[in-house]
Amino acid sequence: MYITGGEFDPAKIAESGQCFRMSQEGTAFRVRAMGKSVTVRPVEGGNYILDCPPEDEPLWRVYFDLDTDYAAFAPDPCDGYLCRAREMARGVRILRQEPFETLITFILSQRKNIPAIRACVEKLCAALGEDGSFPSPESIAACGEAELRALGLGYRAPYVLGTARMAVSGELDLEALAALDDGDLEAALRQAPGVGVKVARCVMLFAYHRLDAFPVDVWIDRTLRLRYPDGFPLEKYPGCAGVMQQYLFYAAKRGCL
DNA sequence: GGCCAGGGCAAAG
DNA sequence: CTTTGCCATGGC
Repeated sequence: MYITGGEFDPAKIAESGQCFRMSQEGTAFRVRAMGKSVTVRPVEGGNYILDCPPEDEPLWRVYFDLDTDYAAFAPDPCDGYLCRAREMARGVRILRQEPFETLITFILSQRKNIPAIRACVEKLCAALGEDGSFPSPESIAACGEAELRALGLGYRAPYVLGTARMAVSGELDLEALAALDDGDLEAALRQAPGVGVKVARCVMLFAYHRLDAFPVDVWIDRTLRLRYPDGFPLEKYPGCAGVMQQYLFYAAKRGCL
């Protein structure tokens, strides 16, 4: 499958901090998700080819959100900083990741940097996943807390365990949550242990594709205090505030505060 | 060794 | 409603 570059840049997506299982292999990138794998390799003219079985193409098209026009997500021209951040982050898209993986991953992301999250997720997959894929709710729920602590989860172990058990019991029906509006979805996710406002909004944005969700982590908080002391103008970006958040996050991580 | 990392939680003000 | 201390672990 051929993908036009510009508004699609796998290198930027890989370092955007929304996914943690996208690895660079030479000039190409490999993504594992949905129990499958795909390779994205650059071709002439800044464009890309997705290497996968033809029957999987629709799946990856959805995963990379390729049918959404990101050029339409334009910042207010008067906001010079946001415009610069957007140019810097051009090519980042909001992925449609699996809810369970996203939920667990962002629970264990708390007080970790991105390389540490990657390492932790890989460890979890190697220990509990089938054939290197992300572990099922059942395989995590079957663990003891000590077993998860041994994987380096630290104090997050009981959170991950409790959340997996809620998913298995049906107390937290991640499929059914897709029908809820943003407010109810956030509240439902927060019923899980280790899930506060920030993690809930990351899951809303990166799994349920709620583009209005605006997670505030330490980097965004820094940006807001420095650049938006009166608060970020969410009202200017109905339906895409989360995309702007991702641009701000990318710029901040690149040292552009 | 000190500091920080895509925070959550319970207790206290 | 907002603040505070604590929670494990690893990298720099």
